[in-house]
Order: sequence, then C-alpha cells, then structure tokens
Amino acid sequence: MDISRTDLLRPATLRDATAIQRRIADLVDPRDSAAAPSRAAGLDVSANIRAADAVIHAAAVVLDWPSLALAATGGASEPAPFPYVPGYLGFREAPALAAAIASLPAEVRPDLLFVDGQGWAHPRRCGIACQIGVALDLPAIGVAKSILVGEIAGTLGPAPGDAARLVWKGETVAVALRTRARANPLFISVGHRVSLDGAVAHVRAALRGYRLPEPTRLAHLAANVRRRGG
DNA sequence: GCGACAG
DNA sequence: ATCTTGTCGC
Repeated sequence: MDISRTDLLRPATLRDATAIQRRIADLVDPRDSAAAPSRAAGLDVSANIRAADAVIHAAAVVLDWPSLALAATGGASEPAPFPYVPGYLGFREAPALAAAIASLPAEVRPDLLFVDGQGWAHPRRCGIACQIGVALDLPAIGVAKSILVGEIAGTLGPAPGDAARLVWKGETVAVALRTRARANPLFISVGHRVSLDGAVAHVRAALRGYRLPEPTRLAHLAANVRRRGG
C-alpha cells in the first residue's frame, strides 16, 4: 500500500547515507504493533559474486501467519546501486527488496517482515531491517546470521531455544538465539514496530527444525532460484 | 594507526 | 554474498 518513503533508501553518497540512517533510527518504533500479524514475508537477495555485473535479485516469500502456509512469492531484480559496505547494507539491498514486496498482489501483502540482516544491532541502530520497516511502515524483524557489533553476554547454551543477550556499549541490542543444535546462533533484533521480546517470539514461532525461520529460509531459496533460473 | 566488519 | 561433493559427527 504505502510504498511511500522509499526515498529513504536511495542516498547519493555515503555521507548522505549516514545522515539518513540517523533520521531513520529516530523513527524506529521498538514497540509491538497493535494488531497480530496475518501474513509474514521473508526477504532475501542473491547476487553474483562478480562485482562487474552486480545485480541484486530479491525475493519476498509470503506465508500465512501463524500457519506458515505459502501464500505468495514476489521478486525483483535491479542493478546494485551501492557496493557492499559494512554498516550500509540496506542501501545496497533494500531498494530491490522493496520492489519485490511491491510486486505482490495487494491481497497478500505481508504485515510482518523477516529481514536477512541486523535491525537495531547496528552502529547507528539502523540496520537493514530498520530501513525497510520504516521506509514501508511495516513491522520488521532483523534476522542476522553473524554479528556486526556487540558481544554475547555470558554463555549461550547449546540446546535449541537457548538464548543470550547481545550487548553493545552497555545496551542490549539483540538476542542471540540458538535455533538448532550444533549450529551457530541467529541474532534477532528490532527492525520496526516490534519489541525485542516480540521479535524473538515471532522467530521462535516460525522455526521448523532448520537453523533459519521459515520466511527467511524460503526467501533465501527463492532468491537463488530467481538469480540462477528455475 | 590498527583491527573489525550484517550480506 | 558465492564457489561445491563428500564426509565426519551428533
């Protein structure tokens, strides 16, 4: 619906990008949305490692919530507008992801996003999940596979479901969640319009025996299919 | 200045 | 992110 503030995703320079991130960080709402989600989308991209023909292939896989039944798959492919720079991932991937969501029929638009990357657990509290959430005004969760900033407080248990805080500069910025035995944890953080506890609860509810929650896992597969063909 | 560094 | 079959371990 309101694909309104996508201007927030297209800065001209890295200087502008930093300023935009500070603005977005102020707009992030770390509280749970009033309504329970009815559809969740997993967002991910696939790109050829070669920088020359850098094209971002984005996929948005929509699942009914909480059944996780497949509802729709959307996609978009765009030239990479930005190189990958740690801390600025959103400016590289978010425009294509927003386009992938826009490609979905209105009846199956998601009201909860699982984004591949950090949310709040970012140097300016503005990871890609915050950028997408604010730009599209949708609840968004950051689901990262590794740490950008911070460190795990104490020890993270080995059993699926075990969790520990990720702390940066004295503040809890994410939850390290072991989603599967003997697999590295996921780092869940606030993107927009969800609380940290709510975000973790939603991820737990979307696990089906794999390391990644279903929306993210299926989006990863869909993005690869889109890039390679299938 | 040096090391770290989501995807 | 991506290149890739089998293989070791729980």
